[in-house]
Amino acid sequence: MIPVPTAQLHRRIIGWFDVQARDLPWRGPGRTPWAVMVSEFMLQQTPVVRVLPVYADWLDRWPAPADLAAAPAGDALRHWGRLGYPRRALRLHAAAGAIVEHHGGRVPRTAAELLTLPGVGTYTAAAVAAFAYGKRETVVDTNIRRVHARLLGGDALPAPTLTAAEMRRAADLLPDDDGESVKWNVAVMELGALICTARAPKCSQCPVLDACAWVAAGRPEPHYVPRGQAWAGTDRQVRGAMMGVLRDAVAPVIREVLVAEPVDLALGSPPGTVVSPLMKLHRLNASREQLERSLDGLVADGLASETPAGISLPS
DNA sequence: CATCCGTGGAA
DNA sequence: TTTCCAAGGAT
Repeated sequence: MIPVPTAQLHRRIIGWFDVQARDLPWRGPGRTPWAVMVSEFMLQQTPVVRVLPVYADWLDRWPAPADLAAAPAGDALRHWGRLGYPRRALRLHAAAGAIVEHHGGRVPRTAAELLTLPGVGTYTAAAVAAFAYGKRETVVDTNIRRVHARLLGGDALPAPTLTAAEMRRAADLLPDDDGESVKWNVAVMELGALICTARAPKCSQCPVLDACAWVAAGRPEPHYVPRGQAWAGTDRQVRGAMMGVLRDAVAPVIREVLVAEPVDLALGSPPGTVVSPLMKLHRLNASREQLERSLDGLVADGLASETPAGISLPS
């Protein structure tokens, strides 16, 4: 492997980005800080292609923080659609309220201020400060972590959780110039998203292939086995199914309808039997206990609201 | 610090 | 068909 100075890594990866970057709406010249912030919330753990249509609808509907803040939380959840992790919609709605309340309706400019907003952690705070305001921030997401782990660490994948050493390394790599640092952050992120992918990386198209420590080491296997995210039978699956019912409901849903244990339709149901809509939609095989627990969780998290009339999205 | 929190396309 | 995992955050 040929040792490559950091300045040359900057030039080569930014040069690659200038040619190969995707044309994404939140990168356009007309973007507002709010538009950047909305995109960052939606992109948390969610692929770009699924975000695009919801993003366009949201910005059209709520072009400024005050617009979203003036809407009911339930509308935010409803228009979040099937993006997943609906609590993000709730937090973005709450963040809009805080921006109106404490920041004059404008998205804060500093990472420290951004960090105080609900749903904004170290990554999102740095990303908004950098991409919306051009600030020099250490942006570290899963793509950047993977590129650094391979290019500099010689590992197939980064550690399961973000370490202080990784943050230090990322900070050391950051170009001194503000404008260059922003380009570097987004360029490394894009390289991780398009070339240095988790599975089947496209190394032949990599602008820094000859400088990659992982390739030089013969592409060793990961040190650990990523434990898969369980899904079938989990509360998350049940909560998701319930949210799907509530999003589409035109009136409050009676609790009993949501927590009724599924009935095997193939056996035929006695007259008057309550058939859970969850069973119809998802073939869930959940106990009444799990259904109750999941519904109570949704209410506790503010994703659903219960009145004598039934369960609905919050107002 | 490990776990929980949705969803669906691709391998 | 199952498995993997995608611009994280909160607890």
